Amino acid sequence: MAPSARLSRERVLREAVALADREGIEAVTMRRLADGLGAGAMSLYHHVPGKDALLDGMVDRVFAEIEPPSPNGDWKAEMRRRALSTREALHRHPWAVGRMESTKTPGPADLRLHEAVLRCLREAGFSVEMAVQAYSVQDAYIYGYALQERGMGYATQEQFAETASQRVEQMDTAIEELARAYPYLAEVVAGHVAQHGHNLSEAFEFGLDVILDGLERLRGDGV
Amino acid sequence: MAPSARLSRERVLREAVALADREGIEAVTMRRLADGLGAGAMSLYHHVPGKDALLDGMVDRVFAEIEPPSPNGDWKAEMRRRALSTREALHRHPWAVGRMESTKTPGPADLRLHEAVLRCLREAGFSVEMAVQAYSVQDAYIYGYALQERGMGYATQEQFAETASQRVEQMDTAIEELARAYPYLAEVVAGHVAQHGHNLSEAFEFGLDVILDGLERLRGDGV
DNA sequence: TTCGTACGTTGTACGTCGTACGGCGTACGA
DNA sequence: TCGTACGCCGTACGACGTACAACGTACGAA
Repeated sequence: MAPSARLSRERVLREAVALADREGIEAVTMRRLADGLGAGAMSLYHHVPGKDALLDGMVDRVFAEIEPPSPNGDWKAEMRRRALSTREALHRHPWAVGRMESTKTPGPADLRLHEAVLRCLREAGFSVEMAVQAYSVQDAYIYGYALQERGMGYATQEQFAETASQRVEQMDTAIEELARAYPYLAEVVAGHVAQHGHNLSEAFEFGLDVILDGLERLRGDGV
Repeated sequence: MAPSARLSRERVLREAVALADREGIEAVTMRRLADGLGAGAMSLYHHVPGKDALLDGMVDRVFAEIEPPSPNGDWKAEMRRRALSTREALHRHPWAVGRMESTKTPGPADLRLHEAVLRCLREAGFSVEMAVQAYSVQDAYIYGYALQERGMGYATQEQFAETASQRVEQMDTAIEELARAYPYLAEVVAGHVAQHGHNLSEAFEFGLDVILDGLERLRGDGV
């Protein structure tokens, strides 16, 4: 609407990311985005080839926010930092979660990060094959965890409990029969989650360390 | 088009899944789906509340294809089977990947599976907290891995290599300077992947075992 | 100063989407 | 036989991505 200066790819992408953060990815519409830039919808096409390329550009800006690991220093600590940094970036930009691992048209920031991670692992003594595996395991976990977090809407799993009860209820099962039909689910829902709310950062680091420790044991092995 | 019998929720969902498998999730349109059923678009609304509910129903059909773990038998073997079964289901229905871990409105098959997994873990000696953690770690990995696989388009990473080169090229960097700018990436791309093509099933099981073994060590511990 | 050219911008328009609404036929209990 | 309820669908509306052609304006050459 208001801030009409000269358009540019930079400005378009920045505004698009901000809009997606504010109102979700489905709010990022060519018309809507152009409005926010004080421009007409078609003007965007002179700075971005189309909607798909716009999304790609947005994703690469998220990649650029991720702290790459340094080749000097303990590989495990570096990988840990990279993982936490990635989670934080995905936390700031949840709309990016399903889009970052699509290897088609990787942006420059994506490439730089890949390079840094591979270098860190190789210099720590992993073979090429093992480095690829180690990278894949970590990323699968990180992005998968982010997927779960996004699905939970950043609340604890209390909402899940609520919805689950409702769901079970409308399956013409009484609410206290939840415990009869799904006793273990009920145990988790009632006992664990509702109380101390399942700290998400801790849970993430727990799984991360399981993986990192597992990889440590395999470093330098045959495989 | 052709097969016009009586419509039903069952038939609608089955056709929707088949259509998504055949031509991708973006082909699943109310009109397109109705055509395939030999019906008009608006007829679907008498068997499904709307597009969102349709997607939810499709996802729960995928959940129903996953083999739940049995409470009898080695927990690790059961979890392993469950994980492989999940990967296979996601492989058959790649469009489901980003949608299955959304805890909003879980379907009956989703609930049954959750129950079975939690039961298996609890009876193997995991505390409630540890069972939740263990579940979370596994699912994050499984879904994250599926995400990566989907992004690769089920080819090997050769395509990535190709696209990466192109990308680097159009960043006004000569093609053989790829190795200069991203030596470790080039090492992977040229050396490892192109040759024996990075067997995806093996890679999945590798990471899975890293996690499962890590969890084994933690079973029954304090935490 | 004038003018040709190139480029950023935009209004309009087309085809597609999800779906609200109201009318249509038909099967079935009274 | 007929009223009613329900499965079905044609039409229409607003929003989407974007092709296209017209418009303004900045700027180097004359």
